[in-house]
Amino acid sequence: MDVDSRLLRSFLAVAEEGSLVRAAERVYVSQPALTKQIRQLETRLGVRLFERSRTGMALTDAGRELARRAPGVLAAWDDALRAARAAGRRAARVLRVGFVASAANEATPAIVAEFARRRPGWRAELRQAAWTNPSAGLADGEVDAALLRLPFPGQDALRVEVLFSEERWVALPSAHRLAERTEIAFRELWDEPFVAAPPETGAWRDHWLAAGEREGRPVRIGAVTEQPDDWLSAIASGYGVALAPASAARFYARPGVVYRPVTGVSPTRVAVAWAPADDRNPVVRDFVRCCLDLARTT
Amino acid sequence: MDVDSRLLRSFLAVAEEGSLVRAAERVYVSQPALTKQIRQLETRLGVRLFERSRTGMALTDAGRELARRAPGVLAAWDDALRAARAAGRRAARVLRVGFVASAANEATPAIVAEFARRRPGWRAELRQAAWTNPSAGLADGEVDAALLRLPFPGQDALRVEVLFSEERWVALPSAHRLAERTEIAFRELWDEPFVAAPPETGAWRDHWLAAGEREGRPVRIGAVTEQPDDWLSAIASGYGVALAPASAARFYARPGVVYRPVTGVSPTRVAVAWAPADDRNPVVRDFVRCCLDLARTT
DNA sequence: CGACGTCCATTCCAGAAGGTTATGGACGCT
DNA sequence: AGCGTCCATAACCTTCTGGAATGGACGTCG
Repeated sequence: MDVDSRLLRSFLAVAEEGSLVRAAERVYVSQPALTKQIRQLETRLGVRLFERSRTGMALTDAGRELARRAPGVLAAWDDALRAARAAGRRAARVLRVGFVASAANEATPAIVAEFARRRPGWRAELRQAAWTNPSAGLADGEVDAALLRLPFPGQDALRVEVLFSEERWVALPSAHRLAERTEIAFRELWDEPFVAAPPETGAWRDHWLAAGEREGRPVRIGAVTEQPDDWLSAIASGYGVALAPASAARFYARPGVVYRPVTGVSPTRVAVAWAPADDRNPVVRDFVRCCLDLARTT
Repeated sequence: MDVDSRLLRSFLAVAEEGSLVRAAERVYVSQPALTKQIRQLETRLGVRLFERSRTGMALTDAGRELARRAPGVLAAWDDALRAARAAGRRAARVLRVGFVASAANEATPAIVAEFARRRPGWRAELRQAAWTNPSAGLADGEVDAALLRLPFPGQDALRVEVLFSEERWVALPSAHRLAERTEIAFRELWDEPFVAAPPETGAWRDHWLAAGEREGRPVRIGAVTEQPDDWLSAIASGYGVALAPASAARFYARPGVVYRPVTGVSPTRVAVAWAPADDRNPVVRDFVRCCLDLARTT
């Protein structure tokens, strides 16, 4: 009996949400698509998995049984795929490193160079991740290590070593009333609309909105963007302002956007992260060591 | 990362056979389809799983890793689906019983009636299985119990209780030279072409060809059939003869086919079988008990 | 009590995916 | 040199799958 793992994931989402509509947006498909998927699963199993009602979808006995076992199956599944991928990279002598835009900035090339020196024959492959994937692919085994900014969702399940701290500045439209100032107090930005990351990035989004440093003032969202380019455009177009690491002034310069130092907001930390399964992996350890060594010297 | 379990099964087939062409016929698809499936799996994983050569497909390190884990994953998968199905049947108070054509014959209705008496509110649902599925669906959890003839492939992984024995007769075209005889020695049939079950039914096929009781004489195959209807037609059309349980004379009577007793060949045994996982399942136990009780009284 | 909101189901359509047959190229075997 | 065995590719067709719009049932709220 062949079943796509997608069906199982959809099933789990519906089981947990108790509703097609909510599950649909959680797994990013339309509600009719989910209706079809669930029905297909039921047809293949020859068993009704949910009781439908206008109040939602309730698991039947059979559904409960499946819901109990499905997570383990999916985990075993992902593990097997992850292991295969890792074996492939080991054979090809490739270390895959994920990073969210603006993570290590100028340090990155140096780290890669140092790694190449320490592990001749190996190659570090860099993969930029979208903001919606704040672990940069570590969580799903897409990469072996990642350079990213703390905090990020899923952080607790990973190993993390902080490399350095960096001040947070603010990116403003150049026509902004504060654009001429050489320094800005964060308090002055409380009521500004902000350009934010998508909501599913959780703590990471809040960090860049400095949600915890507003003394309770609510955040005004002016725009939501998923990538550096959109982010810059949104700011340049005046949809809002945004906090950014100081180095963004160099790496994300663009006409219409100016960066200014901000006081009264904590710095941001850049870290290297890896999966606990790789604690003993000498290549990953070497890479982490490169990061730490270079962070110390800069 | 979503992957259809079919991809994993195909992958395993190729890994075990070491060849696309052979694996293709094992999983009943064309060779190009398999080529595509394997490539798709490799693309999704971002890892090469096989080294291709004109001599076949050899696993890479990554492929070996996946091949090592895949069987467990698939087993967990099937288990979960099986459990869900079973829960559904429990809730609906349905016991699903598989049987291969001609298994229990006249005993079947009595068994079902007796089960209905002993388990009021429950219903036994009968499903006839093709000869190519000699465990009648037990092996893949399609049914909770099965009535079948020993021996059958996969028998060792299941619980089996013999119900009764029955003589094997021979089914002949009515125009056959031996059709007028009242009794036939098996030896006289050694050189006859036989109508056989498909090769993948293994021991079951051999049993009905009495391959072990020919003192080494090879079997001549006159036709291969998958269902009782085809089987009767093949015999009536003179493609060959075939051994059959004595009761087939009553249950599969057809113009052009005659049944005659055969000496010198062992009897066939009918059994009830169930999965070890159901050893403690009271409904399955009751059903087995019904079978045994009725077998004893007849 | 009627308008509205919330569910899930259905319909229709377009695009993607997957299969089959036929064919090609490489290479060993006879 | 011709043939058989493999895997890869091409062309074609069918099926599957997802999205948008819509419908029906039933609460809720003004």
